Amino acid sequence: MASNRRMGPRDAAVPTALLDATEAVMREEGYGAVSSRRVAEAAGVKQQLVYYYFRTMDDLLLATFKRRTARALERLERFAGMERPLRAIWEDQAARSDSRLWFEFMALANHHAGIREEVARFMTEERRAIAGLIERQMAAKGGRPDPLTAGAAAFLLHAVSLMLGREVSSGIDEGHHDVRALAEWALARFD
Amino acid sequence: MASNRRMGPRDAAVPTALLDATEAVMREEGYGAVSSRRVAEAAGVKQQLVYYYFRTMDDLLLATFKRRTARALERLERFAGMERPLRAIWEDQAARSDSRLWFEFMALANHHAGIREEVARFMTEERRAIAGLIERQMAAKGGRPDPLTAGAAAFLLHAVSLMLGREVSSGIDEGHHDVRALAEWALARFD
DNA sequence: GTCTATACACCGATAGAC
DNA sequence: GTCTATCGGTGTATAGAC
Repeated sequence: MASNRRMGPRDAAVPTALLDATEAVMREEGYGAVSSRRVAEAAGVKQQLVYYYFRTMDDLLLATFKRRTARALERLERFAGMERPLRAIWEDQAARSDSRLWFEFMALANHHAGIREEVARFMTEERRAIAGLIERQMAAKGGRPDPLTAGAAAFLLHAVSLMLGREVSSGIDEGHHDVRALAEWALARFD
Repeated sequence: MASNRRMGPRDAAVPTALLDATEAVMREEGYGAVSSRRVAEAAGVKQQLVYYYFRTMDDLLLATFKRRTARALERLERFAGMERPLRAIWEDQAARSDSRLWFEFMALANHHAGIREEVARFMTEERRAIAGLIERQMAAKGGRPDPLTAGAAAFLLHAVSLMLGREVSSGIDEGHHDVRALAEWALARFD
């Protein structure tokens, strides 16, 4: 079943435009609106080119998601080399309000095996890396309450930043002031 | 533009079956698969009845979501009367692994104004109620770290339980043991 | 309240010319 | 690599009989 399509360099203009267009349509209209015709229109190319560069729509969706996870891991690696990596990560996730797009992919993962596997692979790798950073800072500073381990803190960093972003984009702000103050307090202990 | 449809009692057999079928299709195939044909088939009725009882597909989706939020608030009210309300709420959200369905609605909210408004209304009400419960228990027990206010704790309860459920259903478990232990520790302080 | 019939748009995907 | 043409299927929604 192997395909010999996708012949050009994968960073050529058309496939890149298709990946960008897929993200744009997903963000603005939802994953349900991602069709070959709609994406091609947004990219300014003909519909059939979608099938030339990506064998199926499922492949296009997966390629779009993998590009995002690869970029996220690159950013994480850059942050890890900074002097205040946790603050950098927190502010990065708060600033990039991609939470809407993330929720589309999370919903998509419920029904798309390839995306679900990539979510698991990415999340596990990212969480381990962040827990490692926290562990390192905890060892240097010491004196934290026992039940808040590095693993738990890494989970919280992810859950809270994602949820905050989503609620803000839905017009919810109940408790946000308190939770931001809590995050600030936690981060300050590492600076 | 007012419609005089939806004539029968709104708890009649067919509309209820349609709401149940909508949830089932969403859960198993995603919001993108919710079509009048697919839902009617799952409910065992003709496609056109969807439009008789719910004017449009958007109306059906909104009605399905509102039934869920109404039930969630009823459950919350019952828990509030118990002796250990926070533990009851936590265990309820952990047990009902509806997180997949919730994520479908959250993604849907990005592109459906009615659902977005209902999400904001529901979340604000639920969070205030839970923060009130926490505040009451804090006043009775005292002695918590200052930055963890009732509002922040209510946010965390929601964010953590939802995220945990979602990750479990995606095969992720990195850091879960730690975060469950943390939750147990936090809840034990109120028992 | 439920039925048959039907309108018209859009869907994924392929064939084959250039 | 990009084009034209096209297949069969599914989508929302409505009209009108019973």
